[in-house]
Amino acid sequence: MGRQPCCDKVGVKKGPWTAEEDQKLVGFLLTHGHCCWRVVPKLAGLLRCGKSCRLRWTNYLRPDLKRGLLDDEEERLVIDLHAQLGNRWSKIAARLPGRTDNEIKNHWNTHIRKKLLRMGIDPVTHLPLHEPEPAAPPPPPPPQEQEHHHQPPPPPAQDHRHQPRSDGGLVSQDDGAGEVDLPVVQQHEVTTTAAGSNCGSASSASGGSAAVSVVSPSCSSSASAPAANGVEATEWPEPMYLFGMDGIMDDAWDGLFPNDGGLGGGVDPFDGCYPGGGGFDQDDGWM
DNA sequence: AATAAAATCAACCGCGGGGGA
DNA sequence: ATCCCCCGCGGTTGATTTTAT
Repeated sequence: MGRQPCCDKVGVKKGPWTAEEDQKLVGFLLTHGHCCWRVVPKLAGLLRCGKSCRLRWTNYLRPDLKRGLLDDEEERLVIDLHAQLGNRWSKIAARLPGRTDNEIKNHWNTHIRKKLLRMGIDPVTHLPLHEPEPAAPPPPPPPQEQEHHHQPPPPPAQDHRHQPRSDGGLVSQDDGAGEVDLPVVQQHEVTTTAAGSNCGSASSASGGSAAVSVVSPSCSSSASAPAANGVEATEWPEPMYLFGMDGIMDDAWDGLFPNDGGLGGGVDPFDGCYPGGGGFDQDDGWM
């Protein structure tokens, strides 16, 4: 079934967003919300496809985003969750308020992965790397599509089409897996999600409850506990400041999320985009 | 100081799922 | 029951920045 392209490729701008575009998008979303991403760019006067707008919003413009590197706690939580969920970045992100799946995915690939490898831990299975035989890849035998949930390291299923150059280059175990002082995360701490939930109290699966009730206060700690409302504890992303929109935002927010939603009919413009707004999946909830 | 290589991160692509018609 | 549309997800790419030579 040939899918329609998400947008008519012609006349659609691609590449980095400009401040002006950001401003248009934010301005539009704040005043109108998004009924359907497909029409957002048109209505906002942007030469972008809806998908691109959504991505830009969720990954960068969303007001509740926390920017900057993940701190230790967050990192541990990510590792812990990854051990349980595999590459389900959105699920993982859902448990880290203010973080996006893209951000976590990037951080994983650029930082955490390497750390684990240096520690001699397979970032995929979270099990100790069995030294030799670099050639012999992952044993994780049965291709059975396991539904995450408990079961610890479901080899997050190389399920996908092409492994990201399975390590390609990156590591070659090179590193005398020794130096690098990576104090905190001990091997066992990492692998055994169950046991440790490295995050102090945090998370998860003690035993395997499907619902990983993570984000214990201590864990997300510092970082903006999921503020009751989600919003208040966060900082506006730079662009907002740049645009001098914070004022607008304040008002807009009040207008947008009055208890019954100021936008005609209680439509939550940020449904699903933003934690406090009540738009997130219960189970995975931002809560 | 210049150049090359590596690392990082924003953005794109394509697929699958869910829901409505 | 089937088809179609939209959304969201995960993988990948490419531009930019940083670090090493």
